[in-house]
Amino acid sequence: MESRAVQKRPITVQDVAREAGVSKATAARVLGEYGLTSPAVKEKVLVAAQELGYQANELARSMTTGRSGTIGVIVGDIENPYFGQAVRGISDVARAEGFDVILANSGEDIEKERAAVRVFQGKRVDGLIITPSCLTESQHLEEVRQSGRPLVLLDRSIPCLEVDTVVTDDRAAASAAARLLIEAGHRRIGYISATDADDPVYRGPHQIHLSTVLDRIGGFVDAARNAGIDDRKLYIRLGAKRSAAGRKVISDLLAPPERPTAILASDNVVALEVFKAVRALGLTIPGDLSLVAFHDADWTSVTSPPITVVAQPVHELGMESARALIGRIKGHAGAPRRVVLATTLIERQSVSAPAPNRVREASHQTDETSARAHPLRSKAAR
Amino acid sequence: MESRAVQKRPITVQDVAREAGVSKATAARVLGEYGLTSPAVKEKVLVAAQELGYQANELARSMTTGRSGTIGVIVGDIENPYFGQAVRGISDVARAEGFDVILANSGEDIEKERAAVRVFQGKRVDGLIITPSCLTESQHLEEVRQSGRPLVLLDRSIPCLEVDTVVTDDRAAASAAARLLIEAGHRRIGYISATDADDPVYRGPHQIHLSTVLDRIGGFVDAARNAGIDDRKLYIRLGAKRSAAGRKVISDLLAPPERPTAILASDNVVALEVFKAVRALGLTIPGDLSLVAFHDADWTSVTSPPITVVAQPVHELGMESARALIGRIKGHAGAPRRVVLATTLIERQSVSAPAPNRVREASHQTDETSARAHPLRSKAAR
DNA sequence: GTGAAAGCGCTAACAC
DNA sequence: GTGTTAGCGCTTTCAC
Repeated sequence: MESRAVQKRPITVQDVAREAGVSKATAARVLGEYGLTSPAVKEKVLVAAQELGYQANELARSMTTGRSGTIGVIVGDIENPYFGQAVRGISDVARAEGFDVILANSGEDIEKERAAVRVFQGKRVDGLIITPSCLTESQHLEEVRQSGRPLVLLDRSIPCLEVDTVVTDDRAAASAAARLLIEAGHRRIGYISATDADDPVYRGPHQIHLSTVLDRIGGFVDAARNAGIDDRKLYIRLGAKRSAAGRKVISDLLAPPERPTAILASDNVVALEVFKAVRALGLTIPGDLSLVAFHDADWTSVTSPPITVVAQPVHELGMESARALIGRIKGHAGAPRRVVLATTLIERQSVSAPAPNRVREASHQTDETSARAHPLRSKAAR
Repeated sequence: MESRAVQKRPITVQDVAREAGVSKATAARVLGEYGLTSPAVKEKVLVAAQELGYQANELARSMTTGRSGTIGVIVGDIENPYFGQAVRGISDVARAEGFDVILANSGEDIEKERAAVRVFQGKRVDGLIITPSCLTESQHLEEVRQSGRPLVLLDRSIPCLEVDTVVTDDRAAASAAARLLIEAGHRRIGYISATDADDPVYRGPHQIHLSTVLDRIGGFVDAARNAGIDDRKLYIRLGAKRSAAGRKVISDLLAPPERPTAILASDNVVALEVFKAVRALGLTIPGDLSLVAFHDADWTSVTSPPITVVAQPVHELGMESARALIGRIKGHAGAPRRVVLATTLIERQSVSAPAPNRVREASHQTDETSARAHPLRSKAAR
């Protein structure tokens, strides 16, 4: 029955001490690299440890020290390369600073996020980096904060939670993207987000539970207003994630003749689905529909046409968050800091002027759109 | 200076016991859900715990039990969605079985892999799932095995390491892909791998340190042999990863007129770079170059042309590995199992017959290629 | 059923 | 410098 290797009892400090002929405390000092020991003794202990194959029990170690040398990271979607890059950024600086990184995936599910936080707290990580999956349900994070364990929010902020936060300037990014579309001549523009919501058509901020989405819609609407486009004429859709329902949101928006002439997609997955929907409908980009997408994934440069994107400094996002966290772990005090990184608009070939005749052809019930095609008032962008 | 919240000392079993008016042991029994307690006492303790906000110290818990309820996963490249999907698969079954998952990234670096193994061993994870980054340097994994801690290899195998292994049938996949190319009429076919190597041109198995690469090259060469193509006429290149050097490997192969007419790419990143190189050289797919790639990433269906791919059941790969691991953790004995999952060839539009005249034009030194265009013997694929 | 006491492997005080 | 002695918070005998 015993087909597995013998489970030799792990070697402990005690074992090494005995082998080296010193006290447990002395062996512990050299093995744990603290306190003072004479070179001769150190040598003896090290040799003994080597021979016995001693491996420290980190559990016991962090139990007594309270530190674990580990930072916990919780991301929304491990399958999304966006987060993969951020994690790389975190790992790079963490490793350089001597910290290990352990990761958990919330799948954008607040319940799983809570569980992950609990696990990491239980493991006594030295600090946490989290992309919170919900703006409002942050009690568990507030508790982390109160426990004194350093915590930094990555990619998304939670206004009522006073902790270090590292985000990109989503509002400005969305504004710039919308402006690009508007300047190309578009008036019927849409924003499609992957974020969960009760209703696929956007009716107000109460539907949204992610700061990034709020900011982007804000920036998008701002730009439209400044161009004199009525808010109610904007095509804002939610819930366009990787699923049948998500695809339906997109095709429902794009199928009717009175569809928008330009789309801003909240991420790559959405952009991809837009691409597929456009093809399925027999339309073309940018002829029938102009497209700008968030996140400069590798492949966006290789489609036909290549996609104009909002490039986010996601690796830096990760690095900055790790830097902030490690700073706190090392004891930096002071008010919570908020770092906002700028994005870049990379223009490729998925944006052109709208086809004017098409608009007319299809406008049996959208005449007023063109009737409203004059700027109203300019409102300063917040 | 004290700007952070007060670090209240965490509530312990002792605290709860006192509050509930019972002994430490009794409180521990209900809090740890073991042993027997009367309903009345249980209730009292639970209430006290609730009021005090008791959170178990998992460190202490797993120190005494030896179990942590956690499985450690080490992947080669967290930025690669391939691994992201596998991790999802692992997480899904782990969660269902009541295990937490913690993740580390080796970056395909054996040194980082060793460090990650050490961290996880130190944290006393109940088991490990690893995509080993090196076929030969497996001492640290052998040590894990000997320690008796369950270990399963994911995606790649290590022949001399007798542990459960879950992989795809890379040999058959590469063979099938090569055959597709050959049947389309190609004789000058190439395999481009991202794997690290001392020399970008493949000279023999000794250069390779990943079982997948070995298997794929094996299957590729087999198919070629069966079609009567001389091994030495194969264009096999290594080290084509995301870097300047990697890109050079590809363009060096594709630039000269005597380039291959068809390529099998080891993954998406390589396929992407091939795409870019082809475009930069003013060539077209599949007109000038046919392309098949490993991994059915979302975006491969949206390029022009859509890419023919070898689809790997990577989510299942993750699930199977987690199932195997958890089985071992629960005590299943028996010889190491090897599960091999089949792949699917998804034909899209990146493969066509080679342009015959082009071959001739460029064939001042490759005439013999066409001279050999008759099948020799058929050799069973392993 | 419940309580008292003995560890788990390590670090941290405190003597010598 | 080195050894002795307490714990860290929990689980686990073993009595009662």
